[in-house]
Amino acid sequence: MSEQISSGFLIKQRAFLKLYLITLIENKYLYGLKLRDLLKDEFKELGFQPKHPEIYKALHDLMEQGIIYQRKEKKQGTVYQEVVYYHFTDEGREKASAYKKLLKHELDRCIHLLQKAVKDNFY
Amino acid sequence: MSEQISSGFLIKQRAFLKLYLITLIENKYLYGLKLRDLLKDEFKELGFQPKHPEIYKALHDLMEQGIIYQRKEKKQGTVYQEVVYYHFTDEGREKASAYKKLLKHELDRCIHLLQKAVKDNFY
DNA sequence: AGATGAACATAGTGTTCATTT
DNA sequence: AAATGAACACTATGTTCATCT
Repeated sequence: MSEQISSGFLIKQRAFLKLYLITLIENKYLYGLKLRDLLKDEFKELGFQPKHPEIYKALHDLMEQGIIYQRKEKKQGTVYQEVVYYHFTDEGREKASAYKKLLKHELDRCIHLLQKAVKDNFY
Repeated sequence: MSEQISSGFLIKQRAFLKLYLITLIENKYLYGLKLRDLLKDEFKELGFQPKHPEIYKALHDLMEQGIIYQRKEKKQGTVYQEVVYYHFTDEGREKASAYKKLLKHELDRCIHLLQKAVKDNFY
């Protein structure tokens, strides 16, 4: 059912993106492609360019987990167009914070793994 | 042809293992399954349990890159059995060190990516 | 053209199987 | 049984396509 965060090696891109999307939905009002644009820009210097289907799949995962839901709304700006914005469900914030806690441990584990590799192979 | 180290997100397990295998071949005299045992043990606490086919594929990659070659030798110990040990080719050490330099940058990039995620989502 | 999403293709890795010693 | 490796299967992700505004 619910996807894996990792398989013991490093965190999966999907989980990584879900973490960011939760934080972005908490703090910004953006629809799918704009979320991708923001993330692309954010990671540009680190060479990571998330693709739009991954963003959508991550958002759909968060919906399946009952954390967010989507609402079609008029695009903010000049042209009339309906786009999909995301909002937390009633229990969404709580679930999100549980997920984030999980991810925090996972990120720490991954950082340790990589730092260990630097230590073991270069010093 | 030669495999990718990453796709812009995190380093691939294969590349990660190749780095370790180079270092192990530099410093120890072990055949395939023993290399896996050692790595399994090394990463046990971090929840990473590399599987034997991945180890073999990583070793085969290093051979295709002309860094190492294999030599069947009698297993060190009591029972007579031929196992496969790995040695650096003539240009192997140089190539290995070039590969390691590459991987060092990749590891650093990945660490930054993960540390950024911690910063962006938890502080 | 921009936005959403599905469909399809590929790649990376894991599980199982075959062979030999 | 231990060791090596191939074959096969599955999952994660990327590329392309379809639809709608």
